Amino acid sequence: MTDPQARFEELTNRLRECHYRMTPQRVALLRLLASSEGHPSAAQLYDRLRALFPTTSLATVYKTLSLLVEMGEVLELGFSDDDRRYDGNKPYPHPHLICIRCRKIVDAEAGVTQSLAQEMAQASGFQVVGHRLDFYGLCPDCQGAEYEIP
Amino acid sequence: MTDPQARFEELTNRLRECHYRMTPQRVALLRLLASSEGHPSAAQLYDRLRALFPTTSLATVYKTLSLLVEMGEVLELGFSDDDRRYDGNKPYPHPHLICIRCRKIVDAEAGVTQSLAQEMAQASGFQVVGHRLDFYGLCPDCQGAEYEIP
DNA sequence: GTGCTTGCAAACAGTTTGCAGATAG
DNA sequence: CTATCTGCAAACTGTTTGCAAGCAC
Repeated sequence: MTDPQARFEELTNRLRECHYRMTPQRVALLRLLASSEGHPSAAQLYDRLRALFPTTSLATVYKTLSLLVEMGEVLELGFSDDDRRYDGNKPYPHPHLICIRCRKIVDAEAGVTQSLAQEMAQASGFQVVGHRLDFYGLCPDCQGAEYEIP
Repeated sequence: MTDPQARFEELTNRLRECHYRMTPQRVALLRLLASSEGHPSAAQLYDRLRALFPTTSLATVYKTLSLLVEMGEVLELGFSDDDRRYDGNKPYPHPHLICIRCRKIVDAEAGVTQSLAQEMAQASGFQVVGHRLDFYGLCPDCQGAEYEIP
């Protein structure tokens, strides 16, 4: 992961460049996004935000998140079960390993996908602009336990 | 794609094996799933179903679909924007090419992913049981038109 | 006959929206 | 000072659930 402070400043600058206003709520959310290790949901961000900064609403979190997603500074990961997670550190497509038991999401290393995308594009005639690669399974911590989706 | 008739019988047999009842609504849905070229949504299936078979409810469509998904006979593809599509022909993970303009979804050919999954598993300690690989872009038909998400 | 299945409508969850008041620039 | 942003609550959308009646077996 990049340095949280550096990433925070990067995000701040990007917003300023686009002439968006820096409200305290936004500053707090940017700081959170820049320092979030995992892939938090909107509700999780909201909860953490209220701890530091009590007068914030969930609507504002959503509004700011969709702003950042649209700007390409946050990656949104939607799942089948109404679960959306956000990644403010690596806003470009990259593969994930997702634990089907504890819902942990970790980044995986793989540079293969770029060339794969190119290959796909040629074979299909699509002009590929993005991709998504997720692996589902049991993380090391959950392999001992009985298999059961919580 | 497999022969629709053959796939229909396969689905029917699988349900019977598990001692599920064959109602006319289910037969109609199975027939649709077996012959659907694209990756229809629940609502699309419901609409087509009513055309052939007027007394069907959306709830029944959902109930039967989740049954089939759980049995591993239908693949569910969830997207960020509350869009879920179903594939009754190839219920195992396989890559897709998704047009961001017209929402068309086509299957892509790639056997690479199995070995990639294995590689990921080794590197991360995850026990990988499934995956999802999607490429986003403009399909050949939509490349001429101005880029605009409808 | 038994109990799985259906269809309806109401419930549900996460997200989005409209609007009046607050505030960054 | 002005336009953007916030916070609230209501609206919305797709999906799920509870239940009485219906029907497959």
